[in-house]
Amino acid sequence: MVRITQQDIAKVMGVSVMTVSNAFNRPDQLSAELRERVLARAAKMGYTGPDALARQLRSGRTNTFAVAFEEKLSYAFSDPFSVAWLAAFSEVMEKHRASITLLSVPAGDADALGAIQNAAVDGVAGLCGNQPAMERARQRGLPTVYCTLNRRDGSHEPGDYVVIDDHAAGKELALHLRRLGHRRIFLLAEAAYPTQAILKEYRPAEFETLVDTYADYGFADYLRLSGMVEGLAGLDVTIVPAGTNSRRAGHVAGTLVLDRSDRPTAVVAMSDVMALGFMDACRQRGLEPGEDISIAGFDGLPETAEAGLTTVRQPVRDKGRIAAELLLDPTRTARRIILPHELIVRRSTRPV
Amino acid sequence: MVRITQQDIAKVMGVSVMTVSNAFNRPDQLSAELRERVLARAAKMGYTGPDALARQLRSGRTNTFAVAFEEKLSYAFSDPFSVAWLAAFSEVMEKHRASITLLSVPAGDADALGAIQNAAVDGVAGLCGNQPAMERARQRGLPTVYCTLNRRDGSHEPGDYVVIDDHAAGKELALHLRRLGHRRIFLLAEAAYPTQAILKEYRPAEFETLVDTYADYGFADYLRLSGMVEGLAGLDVTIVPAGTNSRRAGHVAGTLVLDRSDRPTAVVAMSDVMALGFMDACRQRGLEPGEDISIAGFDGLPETAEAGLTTVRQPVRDKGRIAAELLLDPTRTARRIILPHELIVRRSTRPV
DNA sequence: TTGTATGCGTTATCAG
DNA sequence: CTGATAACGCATACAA
Repeated sequence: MVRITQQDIAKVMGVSVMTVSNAFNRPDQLSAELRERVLARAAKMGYTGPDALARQLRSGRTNTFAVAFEEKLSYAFSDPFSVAWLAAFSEVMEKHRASITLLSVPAGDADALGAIQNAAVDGVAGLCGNQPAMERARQRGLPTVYCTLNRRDGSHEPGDYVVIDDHAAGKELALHLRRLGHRRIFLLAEAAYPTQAILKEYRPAEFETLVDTYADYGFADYLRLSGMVEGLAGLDVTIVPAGTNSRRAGHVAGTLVLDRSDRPTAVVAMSDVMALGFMDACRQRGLEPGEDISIAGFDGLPETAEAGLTTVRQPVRDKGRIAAELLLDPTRTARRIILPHELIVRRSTRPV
Repeated sequence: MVRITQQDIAKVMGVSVMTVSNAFNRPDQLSAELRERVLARAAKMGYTGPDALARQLRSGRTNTFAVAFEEKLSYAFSDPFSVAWLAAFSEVMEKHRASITLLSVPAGDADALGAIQNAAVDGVAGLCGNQPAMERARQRGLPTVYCTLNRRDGSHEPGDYVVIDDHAAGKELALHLRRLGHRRIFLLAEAAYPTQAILKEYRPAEFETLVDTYADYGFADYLRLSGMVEGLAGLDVTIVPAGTNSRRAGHVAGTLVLDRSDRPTAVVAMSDVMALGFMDACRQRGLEPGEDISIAGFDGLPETAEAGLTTVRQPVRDKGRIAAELLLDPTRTARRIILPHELIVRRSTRPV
């Protein structure tokens, strides 16, 4: 298949390349009659329109925005939080006739930086907190929007963001459990990095040290965790990286936590899906969440309502929508946005 | 922010642009020592790597593949069939380090053709059957893969495809109902086009005429429908475009179908989600699917099992996987693939 | 209203 | 191993 260009059409018609280009892009720059003739001739020659790649290089814009995930791409379609965020994000993009490309950017994967470098996009929204990847995008000069922050010092990543106050939210949840009288508590963390030890138990003090190991990428859900640790200060707290963020990971964590003699009275997962998986594990053992052990999650997914799971609701769809708006409108003023969250107490957490 | 180019680096270092380019792309083309120096200098100057757009224009490849949807993009994340397909598709793409961009290509939308024309991709997989859009991609010289065919004459669209034999599948389902003794049957079709009348009732004869109206785009699920009509020949058949493919559309169709005096004894939806929505409507009226009215769906989603819904299973994940493989390997031989399907009879369909 | 010259940033080719 | 030259296909700025 041979490639037809505007040059070819121009040559055949005896007009300049510019006239052909204008026929496609700026109807007002040439007579309607000539335009018609050019278009007709182009069609006859099998020319469907300006080449996307050339046009992009020339104009410097792609009209496409990337969404960066830390996990496998298939995760993007299966995790309820991710799906809700994407739906809101894509609605805005669609309204602006922009398209979206999905980028998998595993933490600790050098090739992932290549993917960011080679992405032909006008901006990147980070559904993950992969620092080096987002930073690379920024260095390329692309607008970036974080949807989660996870730096231990609370220092702001460069670039825009739309988040909730995860530290405060974590602390609220912690205080709720403290008030209920819980004194021995497990926290299920996400383990997002290949090198991360899974189902190993850490004390808050050791944990702070561990976090340093992942300082480059940011430790997933660090702010939530640190908020909880702060709220639970003085109590018997254990932190367990449970695996990737999934129902299955929560279920597996159940085997570690539930079958021991010194079982905690309360467990908090850093996400609802993990918490739901943990509840599955409970029921499998004939334990009733709320009755025999208290459980809380994080995110506020719709399915937590019927499960009776205590959780912190965050405005997922707003996050997605605003992230898109920030990328599309570089002039918008407020570019570091903290959305409200809400502690929702349900029957899965009860007094000891 | 000023843009650093390979030229700048070359000039500063007193080497040629080619040497800089080679330092990034072809380590074997220059001494390790020089390469190191170039890379170091580039980094110091804030150059992160070759510009994606320029590289794409030059090489003619983007390493990105498009998935075209007929519905709103948010649909892609909410419809179970679409999600399963995407998960399989993206797994393959990810393995090849390719990324995917999502394209919304509503039928009858002229701008949609612009979206296809401007997409910087190496190929297009059509999760929809939007003819003009896919045809445009093909004219651009892009590899295309259909995942559904919907031409009335059964003529093959140009381009590759990976499908099931929808006509045969529809007919099998029809014969199943016929054997059960059903004589008055409603078929719930998807209405994918904005201009399409919804909840209007058609007889098979009129329907064939209606289909012509949408001949350009192809009528959604036409083959399934025609297979059913064929299998139900001579019986009292009514076809109802019920709206976009969703649970809600099925539910709404329930109001039309269930509250009438001459209620059909069986209803078939062109997708499981519509069938499930229709079942919701039944229960709302105290009608028991299978007991008071027979219902069947199409696709074989996992959730049909617990719902006890009779359906035709199609290998969703295989479709997604193979579509990706076809796009990635243009030399692959068998490019028109028909996968097996399977009629699954459950308790939602019973003898009259 | 139409045309000309030029460059977007990179990489293939081929010569040194 | 290194470098000069020429595209890739289009659109901006400006001239006619």
